[in-house]
Amino acid sequence: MQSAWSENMSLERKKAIEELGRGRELANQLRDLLSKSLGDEGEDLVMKIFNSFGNTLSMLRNSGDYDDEVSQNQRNSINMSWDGRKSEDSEDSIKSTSTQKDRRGCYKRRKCAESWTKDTPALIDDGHAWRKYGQKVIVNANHPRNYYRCTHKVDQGCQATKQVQKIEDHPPKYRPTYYGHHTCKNLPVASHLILDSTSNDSSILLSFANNLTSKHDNPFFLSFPSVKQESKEDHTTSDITYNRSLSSEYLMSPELTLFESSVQMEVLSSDHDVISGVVNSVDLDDLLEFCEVGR
DNA sequence: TCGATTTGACCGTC
DNA sequence: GACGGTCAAATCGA
Repeated sequence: MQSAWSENMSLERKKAIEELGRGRELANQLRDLLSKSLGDEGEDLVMKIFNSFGNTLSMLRNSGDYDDEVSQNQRNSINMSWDGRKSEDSEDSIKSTSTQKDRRGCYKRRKCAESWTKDTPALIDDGHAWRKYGQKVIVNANHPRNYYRCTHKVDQGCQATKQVQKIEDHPPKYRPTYYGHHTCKNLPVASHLILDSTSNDSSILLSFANNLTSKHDNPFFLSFPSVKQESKEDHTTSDITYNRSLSSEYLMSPELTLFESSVQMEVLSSDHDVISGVVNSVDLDDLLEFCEVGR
């Protein structure tokens, strides 16, 4: 059942990738035409369209990684490190219940933990609900490291955890490290995910419109959980930049693979061009290559 | 009252 | 023994 489902998803994704690849090629042709008649302005516009296709293709590509067990090398190639960690927390929970009280700190160090990191200029909301469970001063680090686990660890046994280390003050720079996958079934939220509502100027609105299915029916939206604050630290998401690994994790959950070929993605921001932030980090050669594979 | 955060203690790894 | 990751009691806040 699961394999049939993922096979379906794989076909859908291939179709979507084909369509997007075609659209990107057409945009490329359009760019040539417009650059002659409209100059830079026209070229910029088409480049945005071009980048939008690239970004969506990138997300599809990364979402495929979760479906396919052949993703190890691809993950490495997109700046994620996966080390193959078995669930240690579950072991610990068994231990703690069997050996009674005061087994605090009974754990195994994450030497071979499956993890991925991405430096960010601000603490950004990744759409998951995290609960802080610890803070530790780290030697040779100017700031303490914060430890978070998934809010649904208790009720759903979700083993995802993350650590956030502030590595620079000016400009502020954070290094979140993610461990494990979210196995929790997140609650649905509105189709518009607002990142950082604290600042009008910097608020970023992601809007996904699909003309085949309603927003509420789309598994994409159902995959987003309710968003909670991560901590009381400075949460000014004024300059969000995602790279490929980050965007795949933040925007695409493992179960998030169904993209209709006609899906449209709009990124609305008053001051910031998020799309460009994403696409700048995407190697278009990779995308071209990927399109060829998808054919 | 209940859920989230803080913080000291505990324990495994290096 | 130092360090890092986690636990859980105490505390906070909505």
